[in-house]
Amino acid sequence: MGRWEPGAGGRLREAALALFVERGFEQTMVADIAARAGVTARTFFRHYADKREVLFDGAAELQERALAALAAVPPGTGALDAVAAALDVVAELLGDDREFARRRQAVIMADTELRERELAKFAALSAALADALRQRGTDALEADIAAETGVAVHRVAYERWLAAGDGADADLRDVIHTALARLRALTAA
Amino acid sequence: MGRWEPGAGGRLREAALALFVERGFEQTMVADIAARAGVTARTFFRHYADKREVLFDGAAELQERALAALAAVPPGTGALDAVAAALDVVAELLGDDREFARRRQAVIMADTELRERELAKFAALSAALADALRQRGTDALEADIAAETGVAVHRVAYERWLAAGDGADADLRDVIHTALARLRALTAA
DNA sequence: AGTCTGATGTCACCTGATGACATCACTGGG
DNA sequence: CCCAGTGATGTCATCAGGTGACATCAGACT
Repeated sequence: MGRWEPGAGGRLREAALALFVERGFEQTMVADIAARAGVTARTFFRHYADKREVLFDGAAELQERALAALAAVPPGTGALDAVAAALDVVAELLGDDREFARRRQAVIMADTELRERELAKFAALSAALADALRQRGTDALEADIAAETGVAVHRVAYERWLAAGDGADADLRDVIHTALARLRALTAA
Repeated sequence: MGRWEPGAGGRLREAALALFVERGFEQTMVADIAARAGVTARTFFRHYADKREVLFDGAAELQERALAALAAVPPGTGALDAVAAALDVVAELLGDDREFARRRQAVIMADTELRERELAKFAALSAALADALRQRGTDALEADIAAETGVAVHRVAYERWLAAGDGADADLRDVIHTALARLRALTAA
C-alpha cells in the first residue's frame, strides 16, 4: 500500500501543531502545513476533513474507550456514577502528558473556530454517553442530564488541571473527583 | 442615515432563514441571501460576521438579559439557584414562540457547522454567568460548575421542549425546573 | 448650497475545500 | 521476471466564504 514516505497523516499532524504554535491557527495556511509534511494541500484534505480536524483526530478513539468503560460498569450503578467511570478513562488518556496538553490547549483557546470544534467534540462524547446510558435502561431525561453534566464537570476540571501549577493537582482524575464532589454539594444546597 | 431600503439587517435575517429552510444551510449561498434581501454579498458580511451568524444575532441580547437577571438575584442566594433565576429569563424569551423556535432548530440540527456555533453561544453564556458569579463573591470552581451544569440542564430541557407534542410541556420554564429537579435527584443518589 | 457621514456597491484577491483525472510505488499472480 | 491491480498521491480546475480598498449615493447638519 504505502509509497513515497509513509505516515503522511502523522507528519501532517505534527507539522500543523508546530506551525499553529509558531504563528497561530489563522495565520497558518493548509499549503504551509502540507509543504512542511512533504505533501500537497490536496493530500492534507484526504487525511483530515478540514483544517481544524488535524487537532482533534484523537477524539474518536477517546470516545470509543469511554463507551467501552461505560459498558464495563456493573448494571444497577447510578447514571452519574457510570458516566464518572467512563470519564475516568478519558481522564487517564487525556491526563498523560500535561505539557503536550497545555501546548495544544493554548492553540485551541487562541482561536474561536478551534474552540467551537472542541465544544463539538465534547458534545459528541456527551451524546454518545447518553445513548449508551439509554441502551442500558436509564430513563431518557436522566441519561441526557447525567451525560451532559458529567461532561460539563469534566471540562471544567480539565481546564483547571491545565491551568494549575506544575506541582499542584498533578492527577487529572483527582481534580475531576473534586469537581464532582463540588457539584454534589452544590445541588444538595 | 439609511438610504435605499432601510432595515437591511432584518431583511437579510429573514431571507437567510427562509432559504435555509427551503434548501438547507450548505446549499444556500451568501449571494442568494443577499439577492433576496435586495443587497450585495459584500453587504451581508457588513451585517453578519459570517454566514452562520445570521441565525445567532439574538444571542447577545439574551446574554445581557440573563446577566441582568443574575445581578438582580439577592446576595447570599446559592450559586445554582442564581443561575437558575438567570436562565428563567432566558427561557422566557426563548420559549415565546415554539413554532419559530422549532423551524430555527431544525435548520441548526441539520448542519454540523451550525450546531458548533450554537454550542459556542451557549458556552459564551455559561462563561459570562460564571464570571458574574465570581464577581458576586462565589468561589471560582463553584461558579464554573454552577454555570456549566446550569446551562447544560437548560440545553437538555430546551431540546425536550422543542421535541414535545404541541400540547405537552407548553411552558419551557416548567420543563427546565423538572430537569433541574432531576439533576438534584441524580446527584443525591 | 455646500459639506459631512454612513451605508452600500464594485472590484480584486486570498484561502479553504472539493471534484476529476493522471501517476507512481508496491502487491500478488502468472 | 513481468504484468495487471490497488491505493495513496500529484495536478488542475473550480467554487464558495471572507476581506480590503475605493467609489458612490442619500440624507443630515450647517
